[in-house]
Amino acid sequence: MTSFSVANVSSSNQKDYLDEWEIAVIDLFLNAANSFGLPKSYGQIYGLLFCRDQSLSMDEVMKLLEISKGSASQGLRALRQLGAVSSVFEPGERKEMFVAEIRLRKLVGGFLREQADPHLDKGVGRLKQIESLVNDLEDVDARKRGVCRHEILSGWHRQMSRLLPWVKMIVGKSDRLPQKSSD
Amino acid sequence: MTSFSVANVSSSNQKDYLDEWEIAVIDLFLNAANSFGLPKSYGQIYGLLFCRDQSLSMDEVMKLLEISKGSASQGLRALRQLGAVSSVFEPGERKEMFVAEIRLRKLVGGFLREQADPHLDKGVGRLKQIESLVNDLEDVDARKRGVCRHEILSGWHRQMSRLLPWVKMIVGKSDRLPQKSSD
DNA sequence: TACTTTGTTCAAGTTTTTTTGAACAAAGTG
DNA sequence: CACTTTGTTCAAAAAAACTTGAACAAAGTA
Repeated sequence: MTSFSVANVSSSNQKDYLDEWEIAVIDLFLNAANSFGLPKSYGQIYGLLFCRDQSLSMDEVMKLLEISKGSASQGLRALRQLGAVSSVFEPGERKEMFVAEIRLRKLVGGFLREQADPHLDKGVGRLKQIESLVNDLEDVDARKRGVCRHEILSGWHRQMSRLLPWVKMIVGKSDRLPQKSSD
Repeated sequence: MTSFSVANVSSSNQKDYLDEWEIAVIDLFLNAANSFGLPKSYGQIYGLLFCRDQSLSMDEVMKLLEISKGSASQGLRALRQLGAVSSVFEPGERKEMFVAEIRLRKLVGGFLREQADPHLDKGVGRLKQIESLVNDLEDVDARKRGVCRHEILSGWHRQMSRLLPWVKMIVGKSDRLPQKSSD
């Protein structure tokens, strides 16, 4: 033997199986994704990357989680869009490699930006539409009721808008936690 | 005529159709329910009750929204469980009548209590399970990585637990908005 | 008791969402 | 250029979520 102990030159030198605890973590994120209204596979992918110190390729994600190419491709894209994973190009690797973002502040921020903010924006338009429909009402009492409801909804909208910045603040505090185990 | 202007003695004396603005509001809540992970019909039901000054029976909800008995029954039950609607027994009415809770603080509080808190509670168990699996690891480096991940997750859990009370606080502030239009 | 009204349950049907995998595009390599 | 590797797309299949309505239970009435 010319070079000892260097198995698997072809594939990247990573574990090609999941530890039991990793399966548990992946399952945890699977459930979390579900309750945030995201596909299970997004949670699985994030969970896997979260567990690993080293970046993984799409191919490794597919094989470790036993999911299809389509799911892996779409899941990684969406997670990157959310800021939950980022891709890196390892030197001498042709594949795109992925790592999980583990700063809660970033995760929450990305989620709010992609999910909550668009809803609030759409809300503005909807409220305007309701307002104009209400103003078209002939009957005075009916209009009074409509105006009242529109005002309530506008108030809620305002409060929600005020809440989001606070959430980002509060979650951001004391993000100082153990970093990667190696490095 | 012995008594003037008292039509519809049999059914409760309510509008039996939806105004255009009410349809828009119902649609708004339909979409909102969706993005909170609740069935569309829950949003529709809440939206309808939100629009009305007077309490509605399950039967009226079914007819106005053109949804089935099953949906109406389950939706109203779930919304009451969430604290988003409450039932009242109008004097001389055998049916149970429903009204919407319009205080945002109550709505948010109920939602967090029913949806977020249970998740956080389950999280405690999951974290313990992960911790014990990690501690079973033989390899020192592998264990170090597992411990690190468990610590990160515990930190996130703690932060989320701290966040919820703040959300309830912030949303509660200045809930002083127009109440019912009549009364 | 027999009848009516009101409300619940749940298996089956419908709709929506998610996943799959084969075809395709893009880019590196010899 | 021909060939390989890597990644995307999207129509169809599978899975999950939601809704329906008929059967049932509970409670009031005559």
